[in-house]
Amino acid sequence: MAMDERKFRILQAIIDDYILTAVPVGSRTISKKYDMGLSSATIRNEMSDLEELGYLDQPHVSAGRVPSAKAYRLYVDQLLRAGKLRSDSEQMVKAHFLGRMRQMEDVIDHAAQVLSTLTNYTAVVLPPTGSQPRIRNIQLVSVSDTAALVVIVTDAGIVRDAVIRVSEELDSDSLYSISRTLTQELNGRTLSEAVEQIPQLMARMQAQSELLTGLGTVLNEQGEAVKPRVAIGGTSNMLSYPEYSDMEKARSFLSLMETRDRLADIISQKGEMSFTVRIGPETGVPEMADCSIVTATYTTGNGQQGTIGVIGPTRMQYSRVLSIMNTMGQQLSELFGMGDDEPLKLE
Amino acid sequence: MAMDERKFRILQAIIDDYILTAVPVGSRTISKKYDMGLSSATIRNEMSDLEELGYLDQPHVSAGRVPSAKAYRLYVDQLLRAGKLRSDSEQMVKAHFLGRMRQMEDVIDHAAQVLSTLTNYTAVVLPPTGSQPRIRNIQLVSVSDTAALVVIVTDAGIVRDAVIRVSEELDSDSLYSISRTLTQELNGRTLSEAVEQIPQLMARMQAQSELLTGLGTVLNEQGEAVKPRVAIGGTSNMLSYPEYSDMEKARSFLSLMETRDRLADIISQKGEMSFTVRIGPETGVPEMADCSIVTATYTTGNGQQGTIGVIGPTRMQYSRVLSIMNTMGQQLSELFGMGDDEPLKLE
DNA sequence: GTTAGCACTCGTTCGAGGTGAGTGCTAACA
DNA sequence: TGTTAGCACTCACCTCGAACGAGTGCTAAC
Repeated sequence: MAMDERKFRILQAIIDDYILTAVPVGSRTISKKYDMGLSSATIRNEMSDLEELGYLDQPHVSAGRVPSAKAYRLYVDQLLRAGKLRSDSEQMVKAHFLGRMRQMEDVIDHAAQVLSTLTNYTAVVLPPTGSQPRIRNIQLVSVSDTAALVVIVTDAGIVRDAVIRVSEELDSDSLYSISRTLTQELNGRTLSEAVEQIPQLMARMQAQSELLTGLGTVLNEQGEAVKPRVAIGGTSNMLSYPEYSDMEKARSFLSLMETRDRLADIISQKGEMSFTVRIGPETGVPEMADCSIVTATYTTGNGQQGTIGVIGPTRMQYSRVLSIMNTMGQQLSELFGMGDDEPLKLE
Repeated sequence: MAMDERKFRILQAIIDDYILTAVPVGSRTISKKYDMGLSSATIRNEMSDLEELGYLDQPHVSAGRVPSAKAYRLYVDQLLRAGKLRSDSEQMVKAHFLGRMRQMEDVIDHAAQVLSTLTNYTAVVLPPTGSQPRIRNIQLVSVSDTAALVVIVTDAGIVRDAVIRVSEELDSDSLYSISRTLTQELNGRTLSEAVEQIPQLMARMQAQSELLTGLGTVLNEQGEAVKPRVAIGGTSNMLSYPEYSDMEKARSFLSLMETRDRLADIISQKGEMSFTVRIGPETGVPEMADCSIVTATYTTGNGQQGTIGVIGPTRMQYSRVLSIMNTMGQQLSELFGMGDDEPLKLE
């Protein structure tokens, strides 16, 4: 017994219905609501076959059928192959995704919020990351007599700041001149390269050994800190789905959303795929046994890649989500200077 | 009929028990668990009086009594007047609150997380804000041919970045020299003062009018952006309390936590009070009708104030929370250079 | 003023019975 | 040979009523 055209149509109907209602769907529903020209008895036979093939599950004997992860996989693959993403999402995304957003983090935050609002699921957005960022500029700013703020600007547009404390007194002027030297020496280097330079610099600028040691530590930490700041939106959306009416489940999901590092790992997408859809167990995350994660990438002007993700129940509205994410990815790419076709105007 | 010593002790016992169990407490429980040397009947009479006085509520006639907001208010006032905060929290806070935390935002985030872990409630931390920050340094960094990243460093240690796009081509060298000029001219000014300087600068640097216009807009936005980045921890903690076993309630609470701006408004604390406790209706937030909010302030070296807050059910463990927040406030003040007694060592 | 006793209230639990959605199987039909 | 009607069967879910018990208010005695 193999999958034929009719079985596929029935399966599709079941999935559609289940996505809508979250209630196990019975043979009668299919034969009535989706006019297949078949009686419920026939559908029943087919459903029995589909169950045997592993596409349907039955919560208990007198309940309807529920699509399995395998079914969703088939469904999504079909969707992706067809590739005809609904286009009406473009206006929606554009309508929401504009306004004053210059600051990198604001963009990320806002994107997550829009994505969650439009999809009604939980959205996660990772900022662009790529090869080791290169230092553009280092500024030391005096904060108090014995503390300086070091601001590191990289070509990734990512700025990190940290406080260095020293025992000697620091005055603004000398900090300024040190900043100049540092920028000159370290400009164009990656963070880890910069760390290697520290001893040399120390030799040259003896007076500042304490400061430079501090800087070294900061650079090291920043280099290691591969934890990009994830933006999350619509965590509470998840609670509106019956899948999460169980408090314990809801709690564990929410705590997962709170551990941003882990979340970033889960979402961050390697490889070149424009879309990834992980269904249920495929996520590899126990807490997300009945979630699906859809991720997509966007690309910035300097070739760095960021990820956007949507987390929802396995019975997610894949078609809608994929389409929205597609548009959102394009928008982000444009905003970050990739999309050459229509550079976003400021106001 | 007035409140006497015995009534107060009974009320206290009821509150203690309810805080622990979240179950309406009956007369028998009080007479047995808390040896008052009184029979349940006597307690019953007193409880009836306390209800009449507005300190107790009765969910239904055959249930025990529940403390009213008025009762918590009395309880907390008593607690604050006594002022003897438990001191064992100091070690707890210190044990958690150390390690590498140099970056301003990391500190805030970490503080929120520690606070929520220690209290088991939801914690919110607002970064220090104060008088208009003054510009220390402005850096333009080329991002692409027609876009520059502007990084503004202020004495508040707050760094904001934004992208400016122009039609002319921008090369690194000229950006660097522009940065130098800008820093020279705007150093020491507040953001709004800087905006006023823009026309003058434009006159002097004709070539860069487009860039400067962009800068003006950015400065304006940053000046307006009074929305500090709030850090939240332990939102999921709230779900473990029976008060929030109702999904709808949980949802509305969580969405409130997601709208950070509103949350910041709610938490941000004006005035000089070291502690504020708002109980139930006192919060003024409908979604928090049965929450209490405890806030405290901390102070940085340059006199700016930040706020930490804990949100929990009205039957919060006030004593514990107040004590933890007290320590945490001190720690933050020290970390930000206020507490002169023991400047935090780096490693 | 305190306490024992008692009738009363009312939310909670538990089991029985009814209901209905849905299934699998069989036999008849085209 | 595939499709359909019919039917017995299963089982989650709802409802209802009884039993239960925690807790109260009141009264009378100490």
